[in-house]
Amino acid sequence: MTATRLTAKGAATRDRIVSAAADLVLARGVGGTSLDDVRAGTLTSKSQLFHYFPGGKSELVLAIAELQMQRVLQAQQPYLRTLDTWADWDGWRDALLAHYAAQPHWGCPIGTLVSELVGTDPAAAATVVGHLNRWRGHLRDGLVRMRDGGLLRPDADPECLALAVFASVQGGLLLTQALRSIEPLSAALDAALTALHAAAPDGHAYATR
Amino acid sequence: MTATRLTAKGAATRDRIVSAAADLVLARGVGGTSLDDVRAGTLTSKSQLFHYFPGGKSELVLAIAELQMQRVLQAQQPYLRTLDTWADWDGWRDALLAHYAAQPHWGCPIGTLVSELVGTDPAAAATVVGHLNRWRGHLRDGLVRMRDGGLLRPDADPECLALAVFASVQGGLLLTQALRSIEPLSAALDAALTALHAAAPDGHAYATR
DNA sequence: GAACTCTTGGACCGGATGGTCCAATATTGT
DNA sequence: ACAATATTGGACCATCCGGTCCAAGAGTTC
Repeated sequence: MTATRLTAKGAATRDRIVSAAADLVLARGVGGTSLDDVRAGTLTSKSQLFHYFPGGKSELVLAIAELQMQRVLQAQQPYLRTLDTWADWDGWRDALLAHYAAQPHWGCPIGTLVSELVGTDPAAAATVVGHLNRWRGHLRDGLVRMRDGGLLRPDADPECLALAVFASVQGGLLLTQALRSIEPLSAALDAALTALHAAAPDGHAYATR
Repeated sequence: MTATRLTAKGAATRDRIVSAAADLVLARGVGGTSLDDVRAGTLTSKSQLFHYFPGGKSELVLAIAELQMQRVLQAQQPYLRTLDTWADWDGWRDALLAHYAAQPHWGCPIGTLVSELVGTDPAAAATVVGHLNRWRGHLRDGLVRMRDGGLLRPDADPECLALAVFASVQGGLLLTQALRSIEPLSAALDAALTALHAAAPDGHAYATR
């Protein structure tokens, strides 16, 4: 990892590299982005890349993953923190949709990353999977609170439901990337929320948007 | 495309290449699989690769996509053909789950392919997206038949529901690849079917598995 | 069996890529 | 001011990779 201490200038350069590299990787994937591309896109030199990321491309990719994770978690606030009312889930849905609609390129920076890394850099992939689990954990925690609060039936399985909702998010984003439209994510989230509502106690009404 | 006519021996060699290359790409991705890997994995020579795939790697990748598409569509039969009863959907779910559980590696050969190609080979990506749309079209057609048969409410939107179900499939497979477990796909499919049932006319009962 | 086509082997090439290294310059701390 | 450390530029390298080419072998057709 980065062993040497960073001055303010150094930290700024590092941030510039990560941010630009994140955009490149989002647009063209890890394999499609060379370190020379990053160098050209940040007006830096080869030595700087390896100065701030001694581990080379792998370490840079991990830094990108961390940045993207931070961004997407941030975009889901304040809803993600609680997610213990139906209104929270609706707000969460809208926030997520708005975030990805505003993104310069389609697709999920984390999902595509992990899908590519699994086959080429298992060690890095494992770290990124950890991030995915952290994200998914927030959804599960919210569902646990919903169940404890009586908004879900006692026999509802938060772990399983969170997995399903998260799959809808990732799948929606994959299709969003493939079809170059936000529609798939929107449809996927609606269906996921519908499925959640189906786990509410009897008598609970839900109008699909 | 392949211009010269193929003898039986030639066709066999071509098939062997595509089949082995499909496994390699599934395991390590397009970027992680070199033509030399394919050559070594099929006991062929460089010239054969370019003899049967004059378009080079792109053309080989397209052939792989076609093969994988054929396989996955086949695995969903006979349910995919109709999908006009709830029993069909249950059967479809089980068939899909069984297919991917039996696969030598986790993940969707088509989904990961398209997510990787979008950034590096847009032309090939477009073709593969066409395959995805064909698959999704079958789901939509089934939902249209369900609606026409009164098993879905008249105001249900088959296009939108198909998108959501398909997103669950792809997202489930992405997580299946990341977490190296079939659970995510199972949970995603269950939730997707639950959401479908929510579009059934009033009075319709559905017991979540 | 001869002419033709399909198939196969493998050497070779040019360019891209990840990574190393060293020297020069700026910054920091005392 | 001066030493130590952080930052920067860029030449250089070994390797990998997609792709080309030619010549020899196998199979088909008449």
